Amino acid sequence: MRITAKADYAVRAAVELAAAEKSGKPVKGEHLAGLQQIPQNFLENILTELRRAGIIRSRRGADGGYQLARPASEITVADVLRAVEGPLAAVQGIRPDQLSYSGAAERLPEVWVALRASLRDVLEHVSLADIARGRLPPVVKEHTRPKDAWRAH
Amino acid sequence: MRITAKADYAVRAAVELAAAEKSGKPVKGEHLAGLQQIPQNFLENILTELRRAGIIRSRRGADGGYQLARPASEITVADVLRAVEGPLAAVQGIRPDQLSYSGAAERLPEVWVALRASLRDVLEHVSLADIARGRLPPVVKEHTRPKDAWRAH
DNA sequence: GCGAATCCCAACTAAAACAGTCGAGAAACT
DNA sequence: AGTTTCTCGACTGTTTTAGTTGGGATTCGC
Repeated sequence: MRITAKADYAVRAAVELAAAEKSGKPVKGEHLAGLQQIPQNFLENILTELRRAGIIRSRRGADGGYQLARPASEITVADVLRAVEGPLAAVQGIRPDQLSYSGAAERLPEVWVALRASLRDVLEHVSLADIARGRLPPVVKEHTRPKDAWRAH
Repeated sequence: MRITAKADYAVRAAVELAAAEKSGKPVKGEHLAGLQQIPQNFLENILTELRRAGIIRSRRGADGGYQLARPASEITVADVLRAVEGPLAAVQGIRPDQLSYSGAAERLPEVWVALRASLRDVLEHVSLADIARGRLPPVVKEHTRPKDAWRAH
């Protein structure tokens, strides 16, 4: 259950692009790397994946750079994560809806499916625009409200 | 965001122990491995971790085996997962409450914290007894109800 | 107290995933 | 033409995953 560096970088870069959206100008890879302290070469690999997934666009040459392909309010964190990692939740690389167990664990897949659904519940309701402008949706507020949400677990 | 084989095996084995709870007799490693089709040696490593975490007990010798250390209804899936993997959600191995970003991604940690909270919401409310007896709690039902919860994502 | 059954433990290994780096090349703009 | 910037594939070192192996320590029945 870990979020990889790649996934984290992808979201952070995408959020910076969301913040730059209103300028209408593309942001250079080097600048983006500097803003979020991400190794540039690695970041450009990631940006290529985001482009291939249709999340961002790129332009070469002087005045080139990267920008979002759609409005930031219409791109969710889930979209970005799925672009760079595979499906949101998988058991040994298999999607939870495709596995079947026998014996006492027969109902376990339902738990994994519920787990995935609860991930989606958060990730599909937070857009890049939400993060960039610092207005997180209710689903996040609800889950960060209880005081122990921030303690060690 | 993947569930490892180890985590999956740990839960499946624990659920089998939950199912064997009423018999009062310990279950042998070999039998447990057979029930859930798990490589026996690997499973015994995992069971040792569960024992060290205080989730199961073991006895050696003829008539030995493994059994739950507490009632199955008081052990959650989250307990088992935390015993074999670390914290439920981490960004590059760091707990989400400990990281800080600058720039446009400043509020991103809140999203990761919300994500973790939503995982806990499911995993801490499903006990081994729930799975073994096939009666999943409302939090699972709610998340598996929408028809698209079972489709590809 | 002997022997068989069973768990205990550390060390080892192969393969995959992760986290990058590197260099030549292809567009775009001046 | 020349500079800037993205593009693409290949390469590398480290860590994690998913196991295996083998000897040792307990427990039980006899």
